[in-house]
Amino acid sequence: MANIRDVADSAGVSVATVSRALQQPERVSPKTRTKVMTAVDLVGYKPNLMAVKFRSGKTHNLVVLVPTVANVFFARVISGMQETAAELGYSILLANTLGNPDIESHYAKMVSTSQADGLIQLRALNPFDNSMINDNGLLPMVNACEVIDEGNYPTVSLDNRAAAKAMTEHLLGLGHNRIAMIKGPHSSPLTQDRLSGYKDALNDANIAFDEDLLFPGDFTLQAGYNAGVTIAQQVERPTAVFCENDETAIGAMQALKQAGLRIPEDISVAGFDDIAFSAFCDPPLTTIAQPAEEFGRTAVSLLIDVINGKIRKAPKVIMPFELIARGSTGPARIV
Amino acid sequence: MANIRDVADSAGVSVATVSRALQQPERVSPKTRTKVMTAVDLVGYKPNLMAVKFRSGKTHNLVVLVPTVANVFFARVISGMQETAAELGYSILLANTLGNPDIESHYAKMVSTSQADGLIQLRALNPFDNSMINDNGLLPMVNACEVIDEGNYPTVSLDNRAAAKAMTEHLLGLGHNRIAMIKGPHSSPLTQDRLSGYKDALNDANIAFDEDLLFPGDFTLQAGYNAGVTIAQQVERPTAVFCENDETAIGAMQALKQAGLRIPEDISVAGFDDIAFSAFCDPPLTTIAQPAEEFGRTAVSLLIDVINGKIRKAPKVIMPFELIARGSTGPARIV
DNA sequence: ATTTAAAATGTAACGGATTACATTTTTGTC
DNA sequence: GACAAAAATGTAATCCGTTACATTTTAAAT
Repeated sequence: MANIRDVADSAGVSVATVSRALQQPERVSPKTRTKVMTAVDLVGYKPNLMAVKFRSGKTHNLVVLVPTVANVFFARVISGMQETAAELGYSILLANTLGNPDIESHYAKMVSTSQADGLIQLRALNPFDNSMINDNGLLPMVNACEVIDEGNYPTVSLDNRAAAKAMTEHLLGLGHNRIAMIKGPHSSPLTQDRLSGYKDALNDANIAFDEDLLFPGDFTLQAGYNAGVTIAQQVERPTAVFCENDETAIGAMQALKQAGLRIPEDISVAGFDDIAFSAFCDPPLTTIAQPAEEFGRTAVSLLIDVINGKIRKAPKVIMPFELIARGSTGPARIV
Repeated sequence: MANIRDVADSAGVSVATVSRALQQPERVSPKTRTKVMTAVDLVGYKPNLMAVKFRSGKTHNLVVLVPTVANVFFARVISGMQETAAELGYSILLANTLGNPDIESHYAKMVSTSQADGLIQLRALNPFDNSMINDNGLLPMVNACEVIDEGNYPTVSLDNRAAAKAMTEHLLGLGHNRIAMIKGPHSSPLTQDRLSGYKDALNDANIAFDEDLLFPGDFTLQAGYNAGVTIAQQVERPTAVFCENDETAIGAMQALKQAGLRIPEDISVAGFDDIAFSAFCDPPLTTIAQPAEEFGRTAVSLLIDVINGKIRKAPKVIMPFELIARGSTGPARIV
């Protein structure tokens, strides 16, 4: 591969002049500029950007830790990240962690080993161990989507508690008073917040919280299906099911329908996220829409501000949500 | 940030010794090794891997061009790529191209500018322009999933023609002889191959190909829905619809059901890809299962072989498919 | 034509780890 | 204890752009 010295030789100028001709064309005479450009073409010069990044100490890479890219919601977030990153001249190093702390830590180390300038977590779990922390004791990091409050890092999140409360109120408003909830994994901060919102709504409506109406899940179709099977068999069957994400809801609907229940006549189902499939299920799913792409865009933009030292106090950005009422929820059946 | 010289000073040895102590511990005396390790901890040394990559000329980065990460099938492929890449010490730079040639070319240039060692395309479109080609005239590249035959690059693909033929035969076997097809975009090689397979099967069954049974699509739910609306209104309505992917099929099913048609009693629907949602729609979708994760794993492993010069002739790997018959296809209705 | 300021260009150091080659130290043998 | 061989360590070049600083050339003003 031709390097800048080959160009300099070919053009009969110094390497400094070549560099200037390429980076700040106004700093060299038009004649020289032409000579250099010709030489660049002649020798087939392509700058070694690895050298540039090494010398500048800026990699313009951002690591994104995502539990699984196979999650449709995360895919939308990542798409938004890509967009803003590309605009601002950054690349995304995508790390599919599968929730595995070893993989997480492996990728997080890319920051401390100068392979990336910063990090975005889509699911904020335990704080990282010291080996990933840099000198100032603070990693250039942004948490998106699922947040731990205590952190000193900028976050982009939804008011999950308020959203869950809104959805629960929607169901209460339809006359439901036995509302099941299919949860996410216990470790997820999301689950805590959404459960709190659910309880808030029940409380406001003077309905006692019933632990037996909670069903385990893990954000997958299969888990939703399994929970749906269980719910269909309940003696005192709930008249509505609030699921922590749309995949869970779609899986649950499948099980409920197979058990012979009509949605929403016999049982209402609500989801969370508004993934594309939700508008195309049968019946279309009532859900909470999140601005997923905007999450990604904001997270990247915040992170780049952090990297450039433009941020003093870690901002906590709360994104808006919207309740989308579709056909999967309806008036409670009068028993 | 502490560098290797700080460690050397702190340990009272030369930088070469520090490097050896870390890279080839058996080459230094146990005493020195201990001294060095202590110094590493003391000064908080983290090797600058950007420097290593710069010097070695190996970035251990792989660029993956994907039209959209929001496509569930691609998400599975990417997941497989991640896995193998991580195992072999490589990172994935994900590029969401949105089919935009400018974005494609921008990311492809990361290889020629030494920011990545190789490239995987998940949708093989036009050949790249010369600016991306390196000295040997051949970019370290692998095509996965959607292939142009003519290329001199290794490819990992499915025998789409055979798979489409198999699905068409499945429908013919159920007594359908008016089988609609919802296609992908015309530019996609996939579309060509799958259409050919469809025609092959019709031909073998002595059924004339009818241009009017082809409906446009673009692999999205919405396009499937739109086509479904059109199909439901046909005077001589087809008794089966073969969709080029599962998203299209799910969208189409929604439209057909809304038009009052029962699936599969009034009309059968088949998809392609076997995404997770397909097992959970109503009715569950008959489709072609592709080993998506394996696609990704194989593509990465091939690419790394190419990078290491372990491949002389570009291999063309054909992955197996499987027809999964579920509830969305059934015997043709006797009219 | 002379002086001065401005523009253009050149020289060389720099970033951080690796490694060929040189040098020193240790080990082993007679 | 002397010497050779092996092991350990050190010195310095290298990868390739960028840029501070030095030098030369050009332009402008008198």
